[in-house]
Amino acid sequence: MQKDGRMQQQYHNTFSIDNVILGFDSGELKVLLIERAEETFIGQMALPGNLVREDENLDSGAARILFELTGLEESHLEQLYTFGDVNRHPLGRVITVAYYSLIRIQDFNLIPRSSFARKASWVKVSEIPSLAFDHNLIVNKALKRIRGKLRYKPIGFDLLPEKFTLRQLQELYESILQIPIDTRNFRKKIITYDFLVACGEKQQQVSHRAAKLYHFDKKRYQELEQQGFNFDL
Amino acid sequence: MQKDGRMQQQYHNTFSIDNVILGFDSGELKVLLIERAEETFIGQMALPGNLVREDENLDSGAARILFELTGLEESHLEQLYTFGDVNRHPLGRVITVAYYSLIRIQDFNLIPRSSFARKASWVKVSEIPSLAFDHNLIVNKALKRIRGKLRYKPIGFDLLPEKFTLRQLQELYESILQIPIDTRNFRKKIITYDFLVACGEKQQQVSHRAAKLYHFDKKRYQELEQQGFNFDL
DNA sequence: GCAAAAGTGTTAACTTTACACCCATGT
DNA sequence: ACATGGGTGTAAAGTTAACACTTTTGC
Repeated sequence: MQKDGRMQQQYHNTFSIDNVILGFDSGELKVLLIERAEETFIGQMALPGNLVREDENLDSGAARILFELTGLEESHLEQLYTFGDVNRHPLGRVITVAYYSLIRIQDFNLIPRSSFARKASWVKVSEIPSLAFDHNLIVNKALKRIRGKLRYKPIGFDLLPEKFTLRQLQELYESILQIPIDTRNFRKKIITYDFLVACGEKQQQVSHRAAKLYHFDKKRYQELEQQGFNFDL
Repeated sequence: MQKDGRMQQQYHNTFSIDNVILGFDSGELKVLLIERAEETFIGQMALPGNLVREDENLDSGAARILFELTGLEESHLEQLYTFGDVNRHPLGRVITVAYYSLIRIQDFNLIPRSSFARKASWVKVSEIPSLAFDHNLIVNKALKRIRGKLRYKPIGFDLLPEKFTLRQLQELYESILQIPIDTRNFRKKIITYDFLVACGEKQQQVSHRAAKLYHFDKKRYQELEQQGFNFDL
C-alpha cells in the first residue's frame, strides 16, 4: 500500500458508511447500486456510501445516504456489519460500517438529490456484477442476513406496498428464500397469526378474479410479540 | 464537548475495539470486566478494549484483547455491533467496534499479560454495575445476541468444558435463557440430533451416581448443517 | 440404608404437511 | 364460454409437551 502525505492525512483513520438498499419488484429482490464517479474504481458499480460526518451518528449517516438517493425517510434501516480489513481500501485504512435498508420500491421514483444519484440503478440480486472494494462481500452479508431474518421477523412487509395480496406476500417469500410454499398452508398460517387486516378493498385492473388487499398491523404485531409470540414462517 | 488541539489530534476519527468476554461458571453466565486505570472514568468498571492498530484487522484486534487478558487463542469470537454516537466518548469522536467471545472459563487462570489484566474480574451478568462510556449498552446487546443465537446455533458448547454432562448442558440453557426445561425431553432431543458423542468416561469425585461425559462433534454438526439440518432447542 | 443425582418411555395435544376443486372476473 | 388466478378443508404424519419411577454411587 502506497501512502503519500496527502493520502495519509485524508485516509488515515477514516470511517465510511455503505448502505445496501434493497427493494422487491417484479417478483425479484433488487439492490440499488451506483456507478462510481470518483477516482478509485471509477466507472465500476458500487454500494452508495459516504464518509461519516463529524457531527452525525452512524444511523443518521446511513439514513442520509438513503435519503439523498431516494428521498425516502423512515424506512427500515439496520446496521449490518463493520468491514475493516487493513487492505480493503487501496488508498489507506478505511473502516466502513455497513447498513441495509428495506424499501417499498413502488413508493417513489429515483430522483437525483445528490451528484451520484444520476447513476443509480436497481440490479437483481441474482445478477450482481463485480463491485468496487469489498462491496460484493457486503452485499452477500446483507442477503444472508435478510434471508435469515425473514423467517423469524416480519420484515417482508417493509418490501411490499402498504396494501398487498396474500399471493404477493407468498411470492416474496418464495423468491427471496428460494423455496416453494403451499398456498393453502401459507394462508392458513399467516391469517391465524392475526396481524394482517383486510382493507376491504380489492385489486384493480386485473383480468381475473381480483384478490383482497391486506395490510400489516404493526401495532398488533408488537402486542403479540410482547405476549411472547414468535413470528415463524 | 471540549476539544483542545491535543485531544483533537488524539481522538478525532479514532476507532477502538471492545470485547464482551463471556464465560459460564457455577451455573451462571459471567462477563470479564476491567477496572479502568486511565483518565476517563478512572476506577470504574469497563469492557476490555483498545484502539485499533494501523496494521491490524478488526478481528485480529479483538483476538489480541482476548489474548492479552486470558492467554486464550482460537476462541469463539464474533463481531457484535458498532457503536458510534457522536457523544459516546467524552473526549471526542471514538467509534467502537464491539465483539463478543465465548470461552471455557475453566480452561485457564487469569494471568496478567498486559497492564490492565491485574484488575480484571468475572462479574455475573445479573449483577453488572454501572460501566464506563456506553458499555452497559454494549453488554446488553451482547446478551441479547447470544440469548437469541443459543436457540438456533450450537454455541453453548463453546462455554462448557470439552467434556460435559447432559445436565450441565441443560443447566446452561436454563440459566442463560431463564426458562425451565424438561430433562427427559431435552435429552431425547439433543441425543437424536446425533452430534454429541459419549466419551466413554464418567464424572469423577461426585458423591452420587456419576454421569456420562459427552463431547460436541463439530465436524458431524457441520455435515448435518450442510444437509439442511437446523439446530433448534 | 439413605441421600443425591442419573437415567429412562408412553401418551395426549398440537403442528405441519400433503393434496384438488369450485369461484369470481375480464375478455 | 373460457382463461386466469382467487380462495378454501380435511386427514395423516410428525413433533412437542407432560409426567414418575428405578438405578447407581458415595457416605
